[in-house]
Amino acid sequence: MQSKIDSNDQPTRSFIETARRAQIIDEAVATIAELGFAQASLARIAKRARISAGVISYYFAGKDDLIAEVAAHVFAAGEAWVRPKVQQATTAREALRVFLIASVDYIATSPSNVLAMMNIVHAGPKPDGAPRFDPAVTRGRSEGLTRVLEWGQKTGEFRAFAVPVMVTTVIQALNGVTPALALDPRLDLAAYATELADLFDRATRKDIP
Amino acid sequence: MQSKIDSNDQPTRSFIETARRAQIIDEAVATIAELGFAQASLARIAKRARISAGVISYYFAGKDDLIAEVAAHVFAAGEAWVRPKVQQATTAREALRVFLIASVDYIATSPSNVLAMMNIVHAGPKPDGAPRFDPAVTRGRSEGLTRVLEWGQKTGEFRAFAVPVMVTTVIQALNGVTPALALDPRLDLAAYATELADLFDRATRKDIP
Amino acid sequence: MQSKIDSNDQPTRSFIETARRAQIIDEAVATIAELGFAQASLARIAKRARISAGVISYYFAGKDDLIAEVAAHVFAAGEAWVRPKVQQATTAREALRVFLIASVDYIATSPSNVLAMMNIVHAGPKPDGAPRFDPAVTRGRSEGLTRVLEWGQKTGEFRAFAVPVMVTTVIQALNGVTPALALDPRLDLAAYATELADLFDRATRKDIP
Amino acid sequence: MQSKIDSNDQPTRSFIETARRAQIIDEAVATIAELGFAQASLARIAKRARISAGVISYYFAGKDDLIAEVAAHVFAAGEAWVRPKVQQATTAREALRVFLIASVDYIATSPSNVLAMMNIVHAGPKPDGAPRFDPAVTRGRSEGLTRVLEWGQKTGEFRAFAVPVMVTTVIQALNGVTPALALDPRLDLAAYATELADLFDRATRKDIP
DNA sequence: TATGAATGAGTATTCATTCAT
DNA sequence: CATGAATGAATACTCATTCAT
Repeated sequence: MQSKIDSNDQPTRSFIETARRAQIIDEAVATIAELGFAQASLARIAKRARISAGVISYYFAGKDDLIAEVAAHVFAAGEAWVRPKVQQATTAREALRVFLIASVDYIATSPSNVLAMMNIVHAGPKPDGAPRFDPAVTRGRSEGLTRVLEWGQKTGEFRAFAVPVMVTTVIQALNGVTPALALDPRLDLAAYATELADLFDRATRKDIP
Repeated sequence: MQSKIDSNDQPTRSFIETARRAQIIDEAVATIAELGFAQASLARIAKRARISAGVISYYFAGKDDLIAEVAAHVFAAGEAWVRPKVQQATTAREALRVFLIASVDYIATSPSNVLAMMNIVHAGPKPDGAPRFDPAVTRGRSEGLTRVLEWGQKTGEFRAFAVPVMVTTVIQALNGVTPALALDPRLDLAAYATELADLFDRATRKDIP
Repeated sequence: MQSKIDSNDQPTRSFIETARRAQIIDEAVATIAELGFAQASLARIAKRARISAGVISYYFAGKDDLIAEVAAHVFAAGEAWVRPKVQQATTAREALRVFLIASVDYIATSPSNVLAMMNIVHAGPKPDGAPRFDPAVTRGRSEGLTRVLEWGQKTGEFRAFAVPVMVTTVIQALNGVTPALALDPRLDLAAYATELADLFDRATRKDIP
Repeated sequence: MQSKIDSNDQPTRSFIETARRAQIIDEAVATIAELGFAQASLARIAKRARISAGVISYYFAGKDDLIAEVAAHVFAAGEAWVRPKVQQATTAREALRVFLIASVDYIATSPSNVLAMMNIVHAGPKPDGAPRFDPAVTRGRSEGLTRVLEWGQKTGEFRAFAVPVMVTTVIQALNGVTPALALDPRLDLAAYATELADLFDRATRKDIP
């Protein structure tokens, strides 16, 4: 048989297979972050990984599959970083602040992950119109943020804004950090984070009488 | 003659040449908006325009030139829509609100333009690292917004936030509208606009004592 | 009708037509000499002549026709320069010397003509295998030289070498001047000419007893 | 992997890689010799070799690289044929004669090699003005011949001609053989060679008192 | 006469993918 | 398991030529 894939739905993966896939995903992330999505051909990823390009086709059903897995990986890493911190918050206001600061912190910690993630998202759908990755992997973040905002509205901490608009705006605000950092690598991300936290604190909270 | 281009700097353009260029730019905008930047090959743009692919090479120095012109075109159209409205504002607070509402209004009016614009921006630099379009064409918007924000801080309408962060966040908020609209084409953009206006009004204004 | 050509064999040319053809041939010569044959597209020739490319197709049956005419023109110019000088010689030995010196002199006088000529010759046959120009235009030179050499052998001035080999070698020697000049533009052509004259004088003449 | 090339300077080539490169170079030589340089597109070379055009891009960095290698190959083959024979000569006069006869002999042996070589040389520089191959590969022949001529002048075998002119003329004389052979395939090359040898023997040697 | 618009074939090159080894 | 050879489609671009104006 030529390939591990396309035969079964429950991929009982061997140790070496798991390791290889992880390695390839890491190199793909690095390549996409460094050169951009369009320049990240399988050949280029393989060269960086010092393996043959055939190996990627061996462990992944194709480029689309690899990209989908990369997307899932980087989104999961982001959530794993942010979510537990947010869940410790005791008020919605604090949760929103923690969400913003932890998110910016993640950018500072894993800029390649975030850059690759954004490059994939911005690359748009596949030539045939299908999405590059399961939309569920991005939905987690929106839904978590939605819950926080609705929570604050219910407790009266937040005013009666339209939640979806606020969600989009917050996420977009975070999406703006990476390009800003690329433009000026000496950007003070901690300060940036508190600015964003203040901004959205004011934007969401109920007016003080 | 083989090509209109690369010979002289004073492009004395005939009527038909101007029309053709405009047509090609329009078709390029539509193609990029519809299929995404990566799928917008010259062949595809030409097919949509029902012309031979050579025609594009005839009127533009190359694909890079075409894309740069497309970018300049869509940015200029956006500025032409928004700027005069903003300039009529008599207070910074009003100017910021007008900026947001007019910008969303432009998206509602010319969604293809905006989508193409974003697709080009998100496509990242060219393989050789050079930008796809003169960065000056995007700077206009940022600088106009910067002036509004600094104006409001000087008059005391706005609090002492970090202007660059606010600029980035406002623009990113607007950049978030188009994908949201793509996700749900029945989105009420007018309501979206006032939500954004309220959001950034609260985020910027000085606290009432 | 679209074109002057392909209708009759006796081209009764108007004054303006003659002038246009001459102009285009001159510009073609200059372009080929300057950029090389492969780079001398009709577009490039037309641009240099500040005319539309269509004009060339109007006055010539096609690129092949233009090139053939260019070849005929430059060869004729060379012969017109050299032949009368050679014909005044009273001995074969003198004729050979004059042939060489006049030929080098022609290179010094009209380097573009010679360069274009050589570029066309070296470009090889057309894609379909047909020659780029009527071989008769080059034959003139060989035959003239052949007559000189046979004359000298008959008079006893020259030894009994194989005439065709000597013809080829003399012409090749002259063909070598232009590249040498291109390599070192300060080359002393007069000295070069007398060197060649001496060389072939010794190579041809009958041994002194 | 996409390509063998552009990654490392130490080309540790596998057996099959070496073979393929040699095959492609051979086919390129044949194509250039048969159809001329301008007609020798990668597609045509590939078709003759009965391989996909992509294979050439796989083994060579590009067409320029292939052509440069072809040039290096054919020049090296020529030198390998001629040089050892010349080095056995004990007098300059004999060396010159051997050089000429061996060179013509090489043409008789590998006419395709020589034809391809000349076609490449005559194709002129690349469109951007850069040479098609490392000039060092042709310099060898000139320098070898120069040494022979200077040697003969020092020993008194040769008269005081201008060495560079003689070098150019000798090489051009040899360059004239291939077209002459093309014109008349039944040409007696052995006779041609001795004619040339006699010619340049007389042209170079010191006068007998 | 002359222009310039337009075409369609041809160029080199890159790419994801397959498959024998 | 992994390699590297090979394919064929797709890319942007150039060219000679045609033709309506």
